[in-house]
Amino acid sequence: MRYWLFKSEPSAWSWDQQIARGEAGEEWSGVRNYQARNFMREMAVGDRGFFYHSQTERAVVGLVEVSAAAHPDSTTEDDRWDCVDIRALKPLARPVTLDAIKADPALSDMVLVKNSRLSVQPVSEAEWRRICEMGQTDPG
DNA sequence: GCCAACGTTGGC
DNA sequence: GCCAACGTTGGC
Repeated sequence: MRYWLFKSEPSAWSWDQQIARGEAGEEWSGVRNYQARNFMREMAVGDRGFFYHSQTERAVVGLVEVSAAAHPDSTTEDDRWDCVDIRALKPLARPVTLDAIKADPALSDMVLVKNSRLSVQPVSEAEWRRICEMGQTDPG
């Protein structure tokens, strides 16, 4: 199993909206960046991910699971763009803020820190465990 | 709201 | 194939 991080502006698509989709999950559509798309193509059903709120909140707020492998993005006719589906697993007991992540030496290599603009990114198993721990949440 | 960082586009 | 111009993202 691999681990990922999905970034969203809460004003565009929030964790609450993601939860509301329930087991059915939702297309992670709208990504128009090759690096992010390529990561989604590497994902397998059952992979885990963090749901991160950018902009106003800047915190990891929940855990998600990949519920469908990469397929054409339904929001465009352009066949270059694929996306996966994800479903919410559970919120973090405590959101882990970007400030907290930056302050932790164990997380200094995170893509979130090094390339803040990448909207879909890989997370190492160590990073996964550490952030779940900081969020006082069972890593699953 | 600003601006730095980055990715993409298009002219040459 | 290079690079300047431009658009977008996201932290601050």
